[in-house]
Amino acid sequence: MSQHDRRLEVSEAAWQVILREGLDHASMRAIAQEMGCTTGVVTHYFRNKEELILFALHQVTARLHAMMQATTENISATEQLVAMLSAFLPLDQERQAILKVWVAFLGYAVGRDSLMTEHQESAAQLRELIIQHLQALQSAHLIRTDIDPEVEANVLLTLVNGLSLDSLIQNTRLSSDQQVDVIRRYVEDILSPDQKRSV
Amino acid sequence: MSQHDRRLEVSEAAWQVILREGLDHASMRAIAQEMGCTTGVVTHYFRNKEELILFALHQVTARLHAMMQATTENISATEQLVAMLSAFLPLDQERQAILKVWVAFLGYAVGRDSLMTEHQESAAQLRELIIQHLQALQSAHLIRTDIDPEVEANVLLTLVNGLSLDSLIQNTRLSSDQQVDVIRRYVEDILSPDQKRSV
DNA sequence: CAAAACACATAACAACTGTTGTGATAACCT
DNA sequence: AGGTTATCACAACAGTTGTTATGTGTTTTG
Repeated sequence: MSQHDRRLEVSEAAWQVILREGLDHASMRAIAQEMGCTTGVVTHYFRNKEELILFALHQVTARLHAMMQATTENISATEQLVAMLSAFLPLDQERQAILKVWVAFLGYAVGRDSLMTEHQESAAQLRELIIQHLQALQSAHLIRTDIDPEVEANVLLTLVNGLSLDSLIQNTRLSSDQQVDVIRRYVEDILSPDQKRSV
Repeated sequence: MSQHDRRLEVSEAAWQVILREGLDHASMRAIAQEMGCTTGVVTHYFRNKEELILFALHQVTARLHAMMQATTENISATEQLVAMLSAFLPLDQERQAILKVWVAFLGYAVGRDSLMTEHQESAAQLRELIIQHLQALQSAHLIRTDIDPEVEANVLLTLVNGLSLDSLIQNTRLSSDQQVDVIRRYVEDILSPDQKRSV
């Protein structure tokens, strides 16, 4: 097993502890115990805790990234966009875990400017993916050409952010289908008229 | 000074530490030092740290509550709703502080079911305020009568949640006016046609 | 096959945590 | 005025934290 894979295992263990007991209980010892090892493993693969935290945080971005780019074959432009944006919605257990860990790290970043900057850069990176996809769809005349991809990407991200947060802090949650429907409805608005009729 | 006021002072100090150094650095000693006192004060007014944390969290709800019910005299139904919802947007320094502390607590609640329940109950409480206001406006025929206040309250909350989060994690923030405009535009959609023309 | 690098376990460290108890001073009440 | 309570300061506690050093097998390498 490569060194990078082992770091992933440590990061994964950290995630589990965070999900089960909270970020502040994710100590070196707790993480090691989660792996069935001692702290020697953790300290061997990470210089210090800050590096571990940063790595675990980057895994959030990485998994969102992977989730967004999961092969979406032979579906309409609408559904491509919906699928991309659905990466952020807590539709299954994996995405719920990502969301919770992300929220934990975001709360942890309050009062820590450098960590908050990491969040911002991560968000900007994922946002760029959506913008590029929108531009591609626009070039292919699959969506309306009179919209600003950057503006629409912001609106769409605001939507998924709001929906995700609601799933955490609202008792009366929207079902998975309802969440996707909200996104789909908005996405259909920015489709080109031709494409819209064919869907 | 009453006992409750003194507890508010401790809570306020806790907020300051959280904003400056993060929630996990908000120890008893740090909070006491922020007040210019020793831990004797903190332990005197709070049984333990859990009670202090819970109190400080409830202050978030209380201040949002107060912000929402701030007297909005002689303005249209649209602006009343916009004003209420603007309580959640980080439009000024106070609301930015509330948002940050809230996010810190939300992240802290990950892995702590009881605390997460507190968040949910708090959110439900504030949501009820909006629903009631929507119903009142509906009874007065100031907004469309063919909408479901509960559904619209959810959508509006999703919107403000998304906008608030974006202000934290996006480099390219929307200006205060832009944020309010987003809300206003949606609120105008649910106005009664008569009211809409007069605005 | 020897030497070096790796992958851990273990233990010790100083710093920090929440909590508790004691005591001193001030306010308040009868 | 005298007793009681409220309001803190201070110190000590046991537990936990990240970090570091050391030791010990196990690979890998030359």
